[in-house]
Amino acid sequence: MAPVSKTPTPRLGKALKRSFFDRDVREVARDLIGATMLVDGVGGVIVEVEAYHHTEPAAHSYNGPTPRNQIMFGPPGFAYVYRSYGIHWCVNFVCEAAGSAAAVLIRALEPTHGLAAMRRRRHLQEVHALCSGPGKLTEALGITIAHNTLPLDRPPIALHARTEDVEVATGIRIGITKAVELPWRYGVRGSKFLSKPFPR
DNA sequence: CTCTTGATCTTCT
DNA sequence: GAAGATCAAGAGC
Repeated sequence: MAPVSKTPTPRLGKALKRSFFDRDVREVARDLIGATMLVDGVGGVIVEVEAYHHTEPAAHSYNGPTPRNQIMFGPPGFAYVYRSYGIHWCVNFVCEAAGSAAAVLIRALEPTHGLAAMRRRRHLQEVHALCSGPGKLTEALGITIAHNTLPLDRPPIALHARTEDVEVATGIRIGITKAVELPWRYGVRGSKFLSKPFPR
């Protein structure tokens, strides 16, 4: 008898076009939950994101363009990668029309593709911890400053829409000290692959 | 389990 | 000079 997978890998949905990102950053953030993100074929299902917009002070774009955040001020559908705490890389998807300087920070994935590569890069075996944070998932997927400004609908990056409905939880964003009250964190409540749980 | 600390890049004061 | 969209390791409970 053929073995039966306990948690079958979801079928990949339609490839997301750049126009997917050309609308309110909070709508994009919500719709990214359950989508699959791959870099050179390695990645998984997005389970946690946060939205940022230049009109609120937690955003990197709040004080206007700098060399680091310049890509945020351009058209939607491109990657914004920045250095976090001098150590890690974090990846965002630029959203809304040029000038909105809005982006979705990818905070956690459920690993589904290229587990061996992720384990090698992370020097870690436990699947739970491979991509359970914004700095962890970039390391697992091999994302660096070299990926800054890359389009999201061309290799090496691939994004696929979710194929089934998911209930999306919201909450306050993690690790910020300004605009802390905005409920712009989105994710799968109860997922074992989050950077932090969503409180009930 | 929680709390503390070091790692050291980019921006802001 | 200080803070920050973080993480891992170690101490203490």
